[in-house]
Amino acid sequence: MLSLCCSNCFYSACMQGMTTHFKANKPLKLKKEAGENAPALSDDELVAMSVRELNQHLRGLTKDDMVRLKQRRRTLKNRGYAASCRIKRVTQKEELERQKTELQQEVDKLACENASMRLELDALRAKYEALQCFARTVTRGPGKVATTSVITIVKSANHSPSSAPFSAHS
Amino acid sequence: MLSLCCSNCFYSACMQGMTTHFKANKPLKLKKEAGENAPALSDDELVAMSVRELNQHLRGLTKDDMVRLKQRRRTLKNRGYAASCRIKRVTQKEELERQKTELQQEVDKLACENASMRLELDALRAKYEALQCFARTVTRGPGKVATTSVITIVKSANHSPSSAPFSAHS
DNA sequence: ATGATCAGTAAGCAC
DNA sequence: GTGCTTACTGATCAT
Repeated sequence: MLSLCCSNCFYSACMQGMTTHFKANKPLKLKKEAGENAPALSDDELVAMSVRELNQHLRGLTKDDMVRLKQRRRTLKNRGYAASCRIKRVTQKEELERQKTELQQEVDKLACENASMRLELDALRAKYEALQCFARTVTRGPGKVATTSVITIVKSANHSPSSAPFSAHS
Repeated sequence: MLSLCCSNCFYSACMQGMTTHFKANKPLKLKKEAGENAPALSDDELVAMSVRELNQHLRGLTKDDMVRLKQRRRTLKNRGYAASCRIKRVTQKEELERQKTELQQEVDKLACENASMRLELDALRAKYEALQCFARTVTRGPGKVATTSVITIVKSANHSPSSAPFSAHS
């Protein structure tokens, strides 16, 4: 896995274990005039350099070498851009998968809620109909039905333990 | 956009508009001995060729040229693999987004169902309580409440047009 | 040998 | 000029 040390430095991460490639990290001999003190800029230095700093390092160089150095800088920058582009791609994919999981959980939660509410609704409907039935009986012929038998009817339609269909007068 | 003509041929799609690159599509002179009829295999031909066919084309060639031709074939193959790898990446991302959209729609649908069921449940609870209240009144003192007033009470708790709270005896 | 994937490269686009 | 993205390449791994 790659890990960025800071926003200006994707490169170091990519450069770790860079033993296979050919051009990179070679000091590029012949870059300076003979006898001059050439610190032989490292990739990290070159890529982190501001344009102004770069120009200072460009002073005593051949036109040709100037072009070469600038191109090396561009290449190093590109290497970093490519790395961050890949990281971004992976991050976005992970984000999509995260959101998918989140949505799936919400679906499950809602479906569960839904099912329990449907049960509750059905139970209540049954209770209601039983009560309705009782009410009709009572209003049609008051006193004809004993209280005990009413309770029996209602209880047969009530499967939930909570809240008795309607309390018999105490 | 890329479109594959068949599973064995990703390449033609990638090769369209290949004007920028350097090595590809060059006939590679010096491949055959002087004077021999060299059809100068195109990339498409070379890459689509079976190993047996390839060996036939390898007959009169230098060891060096054999290696070169095989390497060119390998490179062309790799180009195709890279292309299909990119296509796969895009396809998977689109698939993820599709599934996300699908889940979001399901969430919306369930949430909607949920809300309407909650309303229905509340309405039914109100109706039930009203009826319960009436039933208590009736059972406590039969004949004391007129039928007309009962209907009024119940209707005030019923806001849904479907199914009257309970039908007055016809 | 074949296919897939990764990191690096240059081209090309956008700002 | 800077940054991002894409197609291509060789290296590397798995089959």
